[in-house]
Amino acid sequence: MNKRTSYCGDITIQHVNQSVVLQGWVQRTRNLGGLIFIQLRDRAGIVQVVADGTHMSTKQFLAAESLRGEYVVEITGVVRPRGADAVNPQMKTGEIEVFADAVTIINASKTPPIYVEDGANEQETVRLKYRYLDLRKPGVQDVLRLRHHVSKAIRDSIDARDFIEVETPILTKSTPEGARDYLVPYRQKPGLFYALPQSPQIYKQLLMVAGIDRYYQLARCFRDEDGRADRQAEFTQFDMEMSFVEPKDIQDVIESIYQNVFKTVMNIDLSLPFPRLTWREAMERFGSDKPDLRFGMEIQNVNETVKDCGFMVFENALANGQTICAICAKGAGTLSRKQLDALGEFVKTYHVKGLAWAVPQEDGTIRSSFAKAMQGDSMNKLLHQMDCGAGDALFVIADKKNTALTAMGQLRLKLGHELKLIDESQYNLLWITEFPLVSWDEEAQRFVAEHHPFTSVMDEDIKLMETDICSVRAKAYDLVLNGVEMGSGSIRIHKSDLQAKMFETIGLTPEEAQTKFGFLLEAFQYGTPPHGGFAFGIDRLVMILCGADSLRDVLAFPKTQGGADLMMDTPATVNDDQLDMLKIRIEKSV
RNA sequence: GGCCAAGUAGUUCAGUUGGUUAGAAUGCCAGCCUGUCACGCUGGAGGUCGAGGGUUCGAGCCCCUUCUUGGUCGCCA
Repeated sequence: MNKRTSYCGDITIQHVNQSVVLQGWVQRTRNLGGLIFIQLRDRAGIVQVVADGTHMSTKQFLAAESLRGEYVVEITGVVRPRGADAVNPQMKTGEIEVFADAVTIINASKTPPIYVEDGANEQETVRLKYRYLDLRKPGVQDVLRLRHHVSKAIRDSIDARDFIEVETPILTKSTPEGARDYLVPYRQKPGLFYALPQSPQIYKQLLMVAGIDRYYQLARCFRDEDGRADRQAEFTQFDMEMSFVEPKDIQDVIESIYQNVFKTVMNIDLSLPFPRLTWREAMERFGSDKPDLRFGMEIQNVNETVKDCGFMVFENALANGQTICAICAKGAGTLSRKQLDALGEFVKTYHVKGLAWAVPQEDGTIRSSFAKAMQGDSMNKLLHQMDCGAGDALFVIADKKNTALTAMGQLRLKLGHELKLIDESQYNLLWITEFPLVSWDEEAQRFVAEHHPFTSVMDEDIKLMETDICSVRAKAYDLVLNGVEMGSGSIRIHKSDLQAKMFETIGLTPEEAQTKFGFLLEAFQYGTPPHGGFAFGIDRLVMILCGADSLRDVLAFPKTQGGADLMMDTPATVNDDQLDMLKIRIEKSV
């Protein structure tokens, strides 16, 4: 039986005169000679232990003197109140201390390479190499605890709606669309491979064929792509699927989950339903399919306003069927020429040719990169349309429609951050609906599914499938929180002929479709119910709820941008024997 | 794969125009200290300046290559 009676951080003034046994880590010691203060830490917090040389045996006191940071110790003692002038109001346990009768070293520690303390400022590489020490920091443990509460709130609300959790395989089949797969060689027949799932998509659809009706899973997913602050190679999704439903049914379930998570974890009441924006409207007003609506600065189309303005950049763009769009940044008129030029460089990273800007002055003149070229009152008409006055800045981009809108959307976000227009205390949730079914992939020279190739088509657009595939809208919807894509879902195709047609549209030959997805096409011939579902990233949700800037902060054992685990030092080489068994030979790089 | 930034004691950083023995804080080690709470005081140890090459009388600093980490574009159905 464990002798421990209490967690350090739980001891209060109520426990005075009680005998306690504590087991924890030494946070810090202050040795005053005959008196030693020991800050003892466990998962609940820190408490001050006092070792008094006149109260203990020499051996016990020598043990106390030898304590160093991160030693594991057991303290037997009595809780007592601190003197009035010795109370530490900074500490949760600052009103009391534990007067030690005995100090036992359970395990020593090397000098730790990082400070086990919130606010310590080590480089992330050091933190990740010694992640097990980093995880001792109270703030880091708080994140793991919050994450646990999020998972539990999700499970509680989905369970209340009679969903059942079904685990699907991690060793599965490589899929031709989408992200790069992680491959796993198959020992019994060298040359064959499993793939790790990018999502349980096909399994959950087959569970609908199987009549499970309501499925969910907290599913680990894998994508072999370069990392980002908000993208890890390995991540966790809440994944669900329902039969005999319309998009609204699925969205209702997701909204109620979010409502429960925000209420139980953050004590925030979300009002339902979340607003909805079509994909087209989101792109045209915010230049993004995941708009951040915590601030305005909406994009406007100015094609009509500048059509005969005399500025050849605009006129040529219009003649080539391109779009001219603008935003007005209120209060950005103080930007210097250098800063404005830097914004021009910024938008160029999004593949537009340049950025036109105009800053109306108090005296009626205009500081601008293009005003001189604008004839007549075209500049004034433009400023008037954009409601851009003295102290504001106008930005205009002319390019291919989606390119221009995307670049402008990125500029809007950047200005929103720099002008501090974003209320960080707000949680803004919305649905983006009516995504395009496919888009043209220039590099691959074929259509690719915008969502995934199992997504069904909006009923009124089915007739366009043969004539105008680019205009076909899917029964697909994304959930967006504060400008971050939380997840996406759709109503799926449930008829084998339409699914085959979809595979054909994205350039799979019937033979390829048969090899890759024959089992699915066959399954759809055995009475498949209409069905649909949704999946959202738990990591991203937790990241936003705890205000973290990176997914690495909300994973117990995160990987680097390149997918490495710095603690385990992996990816790593394997034995020749292992390779021989798999008939894999490594080409020596020249 | 492209672009940008960073890499100097255990840790966080400074290091001027290329110039003598690379510094500070903290941590660590030793000594003193009974009310500290970032305890204090005294002393000490601690460096492959990410790695390799080059320029130079001389390189932490300049040049080239490379590795690692981060940000970003591509990529991420």
